[in-house]
Amino acid sequence: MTEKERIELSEILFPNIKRTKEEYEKIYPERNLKAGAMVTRYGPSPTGSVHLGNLFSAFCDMVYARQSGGSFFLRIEDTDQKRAVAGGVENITSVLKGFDIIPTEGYSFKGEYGPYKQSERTEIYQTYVKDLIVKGFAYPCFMTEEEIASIREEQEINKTKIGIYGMYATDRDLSLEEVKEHLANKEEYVIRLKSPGDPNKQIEVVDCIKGKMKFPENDMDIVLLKKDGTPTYHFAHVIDDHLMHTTHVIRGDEWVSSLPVHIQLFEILGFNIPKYAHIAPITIKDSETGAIRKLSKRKDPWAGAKFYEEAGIPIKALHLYLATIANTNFEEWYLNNQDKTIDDFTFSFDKQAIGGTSFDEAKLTNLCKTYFSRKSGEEVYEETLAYTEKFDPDYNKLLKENKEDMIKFLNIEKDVPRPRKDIAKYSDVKEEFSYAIDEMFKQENYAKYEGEKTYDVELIKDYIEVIDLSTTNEEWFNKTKEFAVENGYAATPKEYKKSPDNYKGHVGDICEALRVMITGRTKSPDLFSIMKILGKTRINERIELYRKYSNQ
RNA sequence: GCCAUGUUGGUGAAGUGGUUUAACACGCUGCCCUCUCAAGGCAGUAUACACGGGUUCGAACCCCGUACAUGGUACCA
Repeated sequence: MTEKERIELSEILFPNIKRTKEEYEKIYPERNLKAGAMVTRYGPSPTGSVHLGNLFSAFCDMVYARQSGGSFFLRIEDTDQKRAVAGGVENITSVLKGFDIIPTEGYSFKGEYGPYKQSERTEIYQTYVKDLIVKGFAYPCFMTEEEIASIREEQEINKTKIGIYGMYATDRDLSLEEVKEHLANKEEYVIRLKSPGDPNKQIEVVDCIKGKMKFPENDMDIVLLKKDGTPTYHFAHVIDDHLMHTTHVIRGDEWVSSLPVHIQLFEILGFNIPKYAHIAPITIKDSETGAIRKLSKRKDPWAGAKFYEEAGIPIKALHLYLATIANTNFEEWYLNNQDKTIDDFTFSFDKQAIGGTSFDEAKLTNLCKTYFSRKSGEEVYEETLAYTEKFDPDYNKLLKENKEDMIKFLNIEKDVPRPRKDIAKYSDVKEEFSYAIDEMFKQENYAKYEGEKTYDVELIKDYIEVIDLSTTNEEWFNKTKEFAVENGYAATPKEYKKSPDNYKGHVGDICEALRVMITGRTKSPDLFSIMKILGKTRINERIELYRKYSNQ
């Protein structure tokens, strides 16, 4: 076809496209950002379900844009109506907000480079395709599904590359008259790329994360516009990321094999090629088969975004985990910088894992504990309050009624370099501090006590008589030792071990008895701190409770 | 089939030619501290660089091959 014929063809195919690509270039001008600022984007399809992997990807988009003073936008990639789920888009934005991964612009946010929904950009894509037809880089293809299937079969038998390219792309050299005939027959068609690539040549791509990669040049006449006139992912990606001036395309590495196509498209269109950063998927070792596979929502509860909120895993702790898999040096940094938060850390692509990252539940739990241990009692209280508001209203009510006490309990042993790590999620608070609220304690009683010993109520009553709750921990413990000795107990476990026959037990036994009576359990944070908070009246009430429980 | 990428101890991983007799973290074990637990300190644990060639004075690091894994190979993203 001559250029003149191609122009005619473009008008026949796209009579309604009046704008030129130059006009669009003006509508989407260069961003006015400082040097080094990264523009990233998260482009979910509107199925609505959000996977940990999606969250991870969006998290990366956010931190890189934020730390460089750039922009991170949300673009809905809904070019395939079959994938649309009612309410899906709303769910995506609400999950993102819930996880505190907030785009700076994009769909349902502000922004100058919209529309940020691909289904609303059809005209733009068609404008560029029209231009490509004029230039001879695109053509209408009338092949039927059956024809393509039989080519595939043939290719499988010949063990060659599968697809529409070279000699298999029979419609790429149709004359204008032939095209008109097809059109006159009302045949359906797609617009394909007329690939100029030579598969015997190699291209080298430098990925920000994976480094150098070599591929054969693309020679596939991939589909640009589907028969309904909407673009394929490949084409939409190239047009949108050019117009929206994305500097860094951060996406899952299922896209690396499409890289030759995307690079080629950018070149044909005369666009600057953005930098690519392909992140490895989050995998897991299957507990049954031992095989490494992608996280699956069906098998792995933590694969779905909803899980974290319901389980009471703090968003910020999840961020910590995402950061440790994003940059391999983050974990050590965080451990060595007690007073710093994620915002103080500088992420870099070359510290990002190349291979698949495995999900490590134990590590997540540990990170959560570390997170909680660095929070003050007040903070833990407020956050737990917010969590229970939604997921445990009964407990929420109790927390509100016992605010002062709760905070005191949550602050026990906080004033040390490395505080206790006994809470991993909000729902643990209820369990770990079951003794903190009188109402709960009276109800549960000693249900949680698993030992078989029965402790001497009278002994402990006498003990409480002599204890002064206004003293220091040290004085208290000395007094406890004194009391132990007076009553035939050894002052230290060591002494007791030396000659167990000389004693009824040791100080620890007295503490244990008291601990069980006032907390209902054999393990707890610092006993004296608990006693101080409870005060003698409540301690005595609980001892009486125990008396009933143990039939004394 | 074809194309691409990956493979370091129980787990997550550092490390891109020479103080690597291979970090660190999690886990686990023991001891210490100690009223219990947590935390902390100390010690230990695992015979860890997929396999086979090559380049080099020297390779976990570079090259080739094999195996395995993952992804792509759609008018899905």
